Amino acid sequence: MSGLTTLTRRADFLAANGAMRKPMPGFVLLVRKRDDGDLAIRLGITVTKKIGNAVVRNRMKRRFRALGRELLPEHGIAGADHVLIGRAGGVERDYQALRDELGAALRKLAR
RNA sequence: CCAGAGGGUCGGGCGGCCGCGCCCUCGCGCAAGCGGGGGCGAGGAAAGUCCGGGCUCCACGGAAAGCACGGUGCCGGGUAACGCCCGGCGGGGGCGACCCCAGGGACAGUGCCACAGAAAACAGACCGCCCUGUCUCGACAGGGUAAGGGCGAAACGGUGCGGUAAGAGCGCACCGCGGCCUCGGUAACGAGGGCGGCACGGCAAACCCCACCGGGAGCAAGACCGAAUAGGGAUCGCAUAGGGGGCUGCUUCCGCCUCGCGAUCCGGGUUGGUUGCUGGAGGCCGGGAGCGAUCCCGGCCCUAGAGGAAUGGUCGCCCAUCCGCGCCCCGGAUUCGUCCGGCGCGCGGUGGACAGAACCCGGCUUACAGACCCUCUGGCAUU
RNA sequence: GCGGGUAUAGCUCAAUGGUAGAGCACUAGCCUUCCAAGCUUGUGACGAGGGUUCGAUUCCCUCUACCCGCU
Repeated sequence: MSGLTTLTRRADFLAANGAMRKPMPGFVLLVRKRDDGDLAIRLGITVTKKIGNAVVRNRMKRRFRALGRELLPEHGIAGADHVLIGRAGGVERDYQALRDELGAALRKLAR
């Protein structure tokens, strides 16, 4: 993933859970500034079994990755971890609406 | 044309823009890397994990024994194997095409058959029927009988005729049942003949018996490389060698290996890379054997290999589908105004089912919008 | 991914193939000035679908949901 690295470790997700949080209709966005001097933007995705079966979960993760590739390099916060948590209804939601919501959430948390 | 049965195939297509994984390759560069080009990239069930295998490790001392445990169960064939498939047989259902069946053994033994009923498996007799006797003349006693009633899921062969005091396989015919013989078939089994006068209720998806099969674990198996740790401490209980533990279902003795054992608590380290990893009981086409499952021969092809997990995101057009409106035609009803059903055309809208590989195969089961093809059955109409 | 297990009343658990039971909870009544406790009633369940059987919560098969173990 160009310019983006993926979050895999459980500890990173737990740390992000204690940082800034912005719920939106299709997802919940968590942002944690690492403050370790590294300016890389990292992305993590969480979609639980409550959301649906494997097809639904994989589809949601793909759309979140597409969102991240499109918006984070420009509007993301440098040196921070971004975690997207899927919510019920996020799969049926219009992609354009998801993109607007992610942009709005990033602007709010950047301040 | 209507209704139905069996089998098979597919399971959206094309194109923009932006992207992902693996492999090959080109250019620049000492290298790390950067940029470009090309190829391939989910399913019929990838699912459930219900069976069978390949593969890997462990075990493979007397003992691949014995005992358990689990599974399968008409016959023949297919297969690497199977609980799968094919072809038969028997039973049941359907007018039929066709569908369904865990379908060995109940004189090896044990057990169960509630309620009802007189009686539930070995004989017996509640209401009855018949004969004899007694008397207070419609009851009692003795005997015979099991046809009828009643109960039940099931009642000791069934129906009819004869027979009898009433009855009874008591006798006869047919059916059922059990031996025997002959014939057909590899067999399950079937057909025919003759005998027996009925003896043998049901449940083994109850225990069980018989036959056959099964060593255990599973790619988080296993192999290699690298890093780190150096087999720690405390408390309590038991034991201190004629003892304890282990040797992969269990048992007994012998044998072998090993040594203090067990519980609780504290502290520390590792959670990396490569491989296994996709060429296989493989796919497609053609020919042959066979009723078929399947097998044989020849040619061509290589067709996902990810690793918190790629194969996508978002638009446009088209084709199925469904809905609404309008037009034409056909059939039916009509209170002649119209209404209902169907085919076709046009416009507008809707817009893809079940579902995502995780070592790999063969099956089974379950989920699934819709489309297409082949064969067959019954009915109606016409020639 | 692989391997096991469970499902019975609102909750925790029982029950040889023959009417599904106990405790807590809930409802109503009695008792009490009232509440609690106590006593007497009542409501309420075999996860779903097939099969074997005269008859299934139980036996067999297939689904569904949940739980546990293995890196």
